[in-house]
Amino acid sequence: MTRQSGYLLPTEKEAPADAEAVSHKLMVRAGLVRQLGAGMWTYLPAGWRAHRRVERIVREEMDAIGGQELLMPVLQPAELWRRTGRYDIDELFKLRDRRDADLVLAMTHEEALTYHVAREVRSYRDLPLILYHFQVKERDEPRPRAGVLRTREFIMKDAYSFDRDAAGLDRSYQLHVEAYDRIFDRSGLEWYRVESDVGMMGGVGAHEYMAPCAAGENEVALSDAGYAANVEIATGQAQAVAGLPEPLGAPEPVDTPDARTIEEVAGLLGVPEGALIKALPVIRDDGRPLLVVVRGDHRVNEIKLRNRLGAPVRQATEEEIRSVFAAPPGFVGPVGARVPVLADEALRGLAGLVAGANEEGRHLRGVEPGRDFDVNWGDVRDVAAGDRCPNGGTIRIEPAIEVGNIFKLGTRYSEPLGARYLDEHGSEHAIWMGSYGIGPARIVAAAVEQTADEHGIAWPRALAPFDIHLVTLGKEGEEARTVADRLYDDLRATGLDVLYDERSASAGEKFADAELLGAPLRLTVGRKGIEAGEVEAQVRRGRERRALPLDGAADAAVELWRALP
RNA sequence: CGGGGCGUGGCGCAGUCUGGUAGCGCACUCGGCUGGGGGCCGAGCGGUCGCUGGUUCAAAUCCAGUCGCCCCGACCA
Repeated sequence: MTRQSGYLLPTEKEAPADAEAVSHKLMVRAGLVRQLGAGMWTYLPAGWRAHRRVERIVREEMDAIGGQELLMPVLQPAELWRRTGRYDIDELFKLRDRRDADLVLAMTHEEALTYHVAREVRSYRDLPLILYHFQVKERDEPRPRAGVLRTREFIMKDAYSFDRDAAGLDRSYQLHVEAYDRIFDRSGLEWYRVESDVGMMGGVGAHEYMAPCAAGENEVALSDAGYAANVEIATGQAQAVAGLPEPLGAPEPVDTPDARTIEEVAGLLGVPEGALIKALPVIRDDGRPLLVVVRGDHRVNEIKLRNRLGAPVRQATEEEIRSVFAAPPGFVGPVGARVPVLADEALRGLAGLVAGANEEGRHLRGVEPGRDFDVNWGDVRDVAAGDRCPNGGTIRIEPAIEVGNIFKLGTRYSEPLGARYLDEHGSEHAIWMGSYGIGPARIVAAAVEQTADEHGIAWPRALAPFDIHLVTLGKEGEEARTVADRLYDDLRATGLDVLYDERSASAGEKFADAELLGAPLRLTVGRKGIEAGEVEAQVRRGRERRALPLDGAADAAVELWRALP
């Protein structure tokens, strides 16, 4: 029974003043969610319906690859997290119970499940396994934002695979790739599976599923040649610099008083920014200094840099630049540098460049990497739109929201938690693991972002809180009401989820609310239609209307609904 | 963590500079009209002005502290 007069669906004409993202505004306005605090959101009945529709798709596809659903606690002993070295993560909520025991609120469940598997799995005969659950995650986010897109508490479907070896993990991983592809197809989202950084999850490979939308926090590099990667790790061949200065036989000093930034120096010397060498003084994990240089129009990519070096780095302080790098900030350059130089590949083969002279108010021109300074090479820059992708296509960059991720963990968690098994020869091995997450709330929000128009949400059929929004314009006792009542019963008998708007509101109000909430199909029963022997159907996407015969309206509506995206 | 902004009825806002009985629109309630695109008329309900303290005859307004929320950046296992 979903009669709107008694259903908690508090729609608003105006969005909260502090809402920025489209999904944030619309999900609040449509009465799907309400905020309880920073990064804390309540799902109202209609919003929860959409969430559960995602869950259902995910559950079906996880079960289809042999996943077994279970449930683990959010509240966990700190000890587990100490063992895997993750207790010190800032985002991990920590608390104490009345006996002063250290506890955490889980932000993910590798520790808990690996703990159990370590105890229950002893033999190669017990493997492989895919286990998953839908559970609340708690993360002490530095900055929750954009409604339900980045929250401190959210539900995640997290799955974990356990295999005998790397080959088994590859198989489990591939199963998840296929399941996830189906999940996002069925959800009706536009999505990309992109190569991603493994981060501190450790392990040997990772992909993210990205749904492009304006509110996205990530950037993905895409090309028509099928390339898709998070810009965090994307690689490409740089575009050539137009208007490079003539090469010189040797570097030549040039006065550049007060010109410290790339823009200032390029402007002063009348050369393109790409003719400059941008120098980033950094300090490695072990305290060793390093000068990273990229082309002036490029940006250093800290993740690629970290991966190239095998350890994180931080920017040097001004004081360190003066003392360790022996150069005034703003005029640091690789020629004559006292520290090792790591140069980005895009600088290879270039000549006639401009670099800091390590002297106040002075740069060098005619600089040539390799000739004028020793280098180690590495791909350590952000790709830029227009670069050539590894498949030969042209890269474009789009904002996107991460709706799922899959990681090959290897033995990152099984080793510290002692998850081992005996093989058929009686020798012991660590279990090979993978972990696979999906955020249903993000799928919901991404669908809103991707489908919304100026009237509201236009759900993909698979995620809509209601399949059909039936609107009657008749009051109690009028024919338009009794006919609509009958149609409501007929529609429900087909098994579809129908929201029946029998409120005593004006037609305009009901239509506006229906388009805001965004069910794929709206049916309107009014006096005019009845006189013509018709029910009006409006397809939400495109808002096109057509007449259905009053007789057999339910069947006609279902048929129409089935053809919708 | 750095920068910026905001807390006044359910929502959106004015009032704060220059202290003097708290207002507007929407929503809500009641009555009437209207009845295919957020309609009209009338009458109402609803606010410790985030909180605490201070200054003052008097504080939404000035001062101090504190809590909360948003945006940009950093971060995001």
